[in-house]
Amino acid sequence: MFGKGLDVCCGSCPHAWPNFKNLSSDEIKELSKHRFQSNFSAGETIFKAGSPTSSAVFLSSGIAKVYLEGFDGKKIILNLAKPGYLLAGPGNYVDSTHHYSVVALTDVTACFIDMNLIKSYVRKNPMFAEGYLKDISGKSLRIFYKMMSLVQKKMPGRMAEGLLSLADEVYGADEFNPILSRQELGELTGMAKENVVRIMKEFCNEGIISTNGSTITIKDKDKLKLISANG
Amino acid sequence: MFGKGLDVCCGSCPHAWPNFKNLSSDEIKELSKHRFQSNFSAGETIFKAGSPTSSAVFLSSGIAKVYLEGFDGKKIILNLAKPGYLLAGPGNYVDSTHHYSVVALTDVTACFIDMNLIKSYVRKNPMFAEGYLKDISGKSLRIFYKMMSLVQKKMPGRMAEGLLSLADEVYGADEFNPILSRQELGELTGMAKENVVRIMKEFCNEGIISTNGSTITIKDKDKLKLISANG
DNA sequence: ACTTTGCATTGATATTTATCACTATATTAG
DNA sequence: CTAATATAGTGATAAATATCAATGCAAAGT
Repeated sequence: MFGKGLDVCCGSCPHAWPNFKNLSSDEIKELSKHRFQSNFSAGETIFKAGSPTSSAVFLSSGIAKVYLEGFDGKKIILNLAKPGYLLAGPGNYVDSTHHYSVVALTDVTACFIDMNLIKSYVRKNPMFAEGYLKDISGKSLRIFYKMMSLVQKKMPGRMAEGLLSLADEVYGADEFNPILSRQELGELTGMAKENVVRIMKEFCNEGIISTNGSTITIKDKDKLKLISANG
Repeated sequence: MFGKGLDVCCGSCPHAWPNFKNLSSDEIKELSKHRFQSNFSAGETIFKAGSPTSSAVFLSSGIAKVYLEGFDGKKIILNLAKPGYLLAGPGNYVDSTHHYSVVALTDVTACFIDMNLIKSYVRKNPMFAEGYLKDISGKSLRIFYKMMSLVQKKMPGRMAEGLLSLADEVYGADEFNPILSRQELGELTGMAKENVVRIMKEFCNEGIISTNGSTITIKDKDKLKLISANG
């Protein structure tokens, strides 16, 4: 299913961007009219770094990975996006291009909203502008801490932190299927895939986690937190 | 010299934050009235991560280093701030605390402007809000690229990039005194101070740069760019 | 002048991490 | 079912980087 509008109102969408609460009902109606919707299969690209930020994108279902394209094709996964997460990035107010790429990890339904409309609300509606500022500020802060972690922690610390963030922030459970391959877990934690395997095995041997097929279970969260904190 | 106001108007300050151009003359007057000014000697802390973002800070003269406080007291220098650079950070719209620290590298004169005033203009003046969004977006993007560089490039690439950014973005000249110690150059480029020394020596031997006392001269910028680009 | 202190520099060494080569195990396409 | 392809896993090795232990050097204080 894809196409325009589908007579659904963004104001009643349970997965809407929280900042849409700051829009008037007229603005919401206008927004809903200009909404496009499209489906992506797991593995498909939703948008690529370098493409124009013509639309703000939100997932209404599914999970996607948000990553920077580095040198030699190496990637850094910044975040896993769930419904409610604004996919547009800081390039929107700098050079109107995306600076990260987004790829569906599961099957995904995505809403596309004309960026000019968003920008016009920023100009007309100060609370909406403030909400946008809060959104981008929060994401900036996350990047600060991600950078500190990647630069200063050693591999076991980064791996522990990655597993904790998957459990607490993404899946909300201590037993989860990360969907990410070992390669992608490496892109999330800044290490080669072989080292992901080795460190996870070590964590298993020490009884900190266990794995069953593709499912990871955190057995000793306190220890994992300790490893994450000690770098 | 320190204290309130001093009858100087932020509207005519050549070092004012560019976004102040979006304020009305009344707003500028009000801003100027609520301005505090204070001097810092080289090495003095202007504010620390964790402190409340009660004021937006701008330098009217001098240079300061902006850095993250990492683990084990290790630091990451994000930027060198010159006049015109908003020192407030993304914490302002998240938890009202600073997430980076700022220390004067030279003697500095700093202006403190009540953050509630800034926030009130964001709510009242959409163009000012948009300017704020642009500011924080640009800084976010810089962090993206800084992170990629620190995570994916090897030491010579990071060192080359650091020297180029000092020359082009901070000092605007190929011969400059970085003011930063070797330790601090390491915090800027993500390496131990000993490795800063070794790589700079290597660059000297290859005729890419030369050093005279604390002055660094870039001799072969193209080669430096190549090293930076190749990681 | 003489100590003290901090930074710069150097070489040796240890640690961390990536890479390579390969096997095993799935998973998918025909 | 079987070949083909992708991912997971393993061990050995090489490369990158940090750490340690000295030494020199220069500014600042007494």
